Parts: sequence; structure tokens; C-alpha cells
Amino acid sequence: MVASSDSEHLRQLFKAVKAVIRKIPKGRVATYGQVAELAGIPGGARIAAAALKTSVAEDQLPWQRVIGKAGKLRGRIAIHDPVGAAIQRELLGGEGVTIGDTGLVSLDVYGWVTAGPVRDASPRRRPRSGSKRRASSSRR
DNA sequence: ATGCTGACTATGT
DNA sequence: TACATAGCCAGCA
Repeated sequence: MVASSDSEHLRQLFKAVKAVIRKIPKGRVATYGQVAELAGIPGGARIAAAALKTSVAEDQLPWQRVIGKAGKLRGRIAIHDPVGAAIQRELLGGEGVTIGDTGLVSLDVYGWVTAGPVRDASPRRRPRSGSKRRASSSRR
């Protein structure tokens, strides 16, 4: 595609990341790595994070749906601002995303599956409170 | 041009 | 499960 100025390219990069984040369906969460990959930056999880950082609330980006691969809520806001973390948890809960007692979100359950190549008919049942034993059969 | 930082991830202990 | 270290990509001083 034609000569793209560096500045232009960078803007496109961040724009792509934002677009991907907007594509995240409600009640589902995605990891930075996944977002970056979809944005065309495999392995650039930190880039996706940077994009969010530069982004503002006016972008209407569901930043709360973007979490760490470990299923833990990351983010400058979630860390630096306990209130922000509470808000994120609140928003996710409002969308139907439940968080474990340890504050971890089960990506196996709420992970955003884009064009899932496989995943068969494994019903992603939500972890019942009490059954800590989660099916470790799921491999990736 | 060189080097550090960062809203990350994988691996090892 | 949690903490520590290494690797990775792009931005910024």
C-alpha cells in the first residue's frame, strides 16, 4: 500500500489496535497478545498496551475487556488506581464476566475466540463456586 | 544512533 | 500459586 509516512503508519498501528479492541464482544475478554496479533503485531502485546495507554476515554474503548494472559486485570489504572480496578471489575461483572476469588478471570470461559479453528463442542461452563477443581484436560 | 522504559508473555524456581 | 528473570516489539529521551 502506497507510500505511508512513518507518522501515518504509527497512527494506523494504534488505530488497528483500537479497532480490534472495539471488536471484542460484550461479556468476553481478550489478552494484549491476542489483540496485538489481530492488529497485525504478533508478539507485540506491549504495543497493544501502549495503544491503550495513549488512548483516552473519548475513544470509547472497552479497555476493561483487555486483560493479561494470566487472566489477571492489568493496566496502569487497575494497578495505580484501586478505584479504577474496582470499576473494571464492576464493568466486567455487569457484562456477565465473573472473577475468581483470587481476582483472576477464566480465559477458558470468557476468552474471546476469534474464528475459532477448533475448540469443538466443549461447553464452556462457568466454574461453579465450590468446585475449585477445574478441568485440566483442556490443553492448548 | 544508542539505550531505557513499558497497561506483556513465557519459563524457571 | 506466587515471585524472579529473560525475551520481544515499539515508543521516546
